[in-house]
Amino acid sequence: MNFADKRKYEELAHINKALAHATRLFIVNKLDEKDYCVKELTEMIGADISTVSKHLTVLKNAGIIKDDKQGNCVYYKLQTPCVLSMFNCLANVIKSNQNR
Amino acid sequence: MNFADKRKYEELAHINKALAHATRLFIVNKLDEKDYCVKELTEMIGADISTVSKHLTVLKNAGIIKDDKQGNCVYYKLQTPCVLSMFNCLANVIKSNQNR
DNA sequence: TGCCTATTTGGTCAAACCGCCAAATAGTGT
DNA sequence: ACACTATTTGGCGGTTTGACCAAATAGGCA
Repeated sequence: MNFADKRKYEELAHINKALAHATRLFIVNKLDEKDYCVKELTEMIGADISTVSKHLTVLKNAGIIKDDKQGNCVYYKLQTPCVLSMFNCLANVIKSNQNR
Repeated sequence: MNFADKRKYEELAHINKALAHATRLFIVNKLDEKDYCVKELTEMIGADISTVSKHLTVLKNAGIIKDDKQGNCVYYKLQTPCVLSMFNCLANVIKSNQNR
C-alpha cells in the first residue's frame, strides 16, 4: 500500500469511524427528519448532555453534520444527506448475515 | 430511543466499525478486484500476518467477506459487494469537506 | 449586573482497539 | 513421523474510545 493510498483509506476510515456508534447513527437518522438542537437529541437518547455533545462533535468533524446556532440553542443538520443511502447497503449486509 | 431501535443501530454500527480502519478498507477494495489469500494481502499491506488475519476476522464477523479454504491457503472474497457503493457516498463527504 | 438555560470542555476511569511476538493449528509432501 | 508453509490464536503494552461529573462558556432576559 503506497503513501497516497494509505492517506485515502485513512480519510475514508475517519468518516466510517464517525458512523461506527449506535448513538451517532441514531442522530444521523433523526437529523434526516428535521434539524434538532442538542437538548432535544439528548432527551431522545437518554444520555448525559455532554456525551451527546461530544457525539455531535465527532459527526461534525467528519463533515457529516453541521451546526447552526440560533440564539441560545445550537441546531444540528445533515451536511451530506447521501449518508442515509449507505443505510440501505448496510441493511443488505444484515439481511445477508441473517441468511447464514 | 427504544429497545428495538437500540438493537438496530448497534447492528448497523457493528458493520460500520468493521469498515472503520484503513487497512480493512484497503482489503475490501482489493477483494473487489479478485479473491486473495492472507499471505498475498499481507505482502500488499506490509504488516504482520497475524495482524492482517485479525483484520480479516473482523470483516468476516461483520458479514462483509467470507473465507474459502483451498488446500494450504485461505482465500477471502467479498460477501456483500454493495459495500463498495458506500465508497461513492464517502467520497462525496470528503469532497464536501474540501469545499469548506 | 445577575440569573437562568444551553452547550462545550476538561478530567477520570474502564473497556475496546491495534500492533507485534510467540505459540498453536492445519494442510501438503517426503 | 518429519519438515515446511499458511493461518489463527493468545497475550502483552500502548493508544483510543466512551461514559459520567464538574466546571467553564455563551446567549437571553429582568
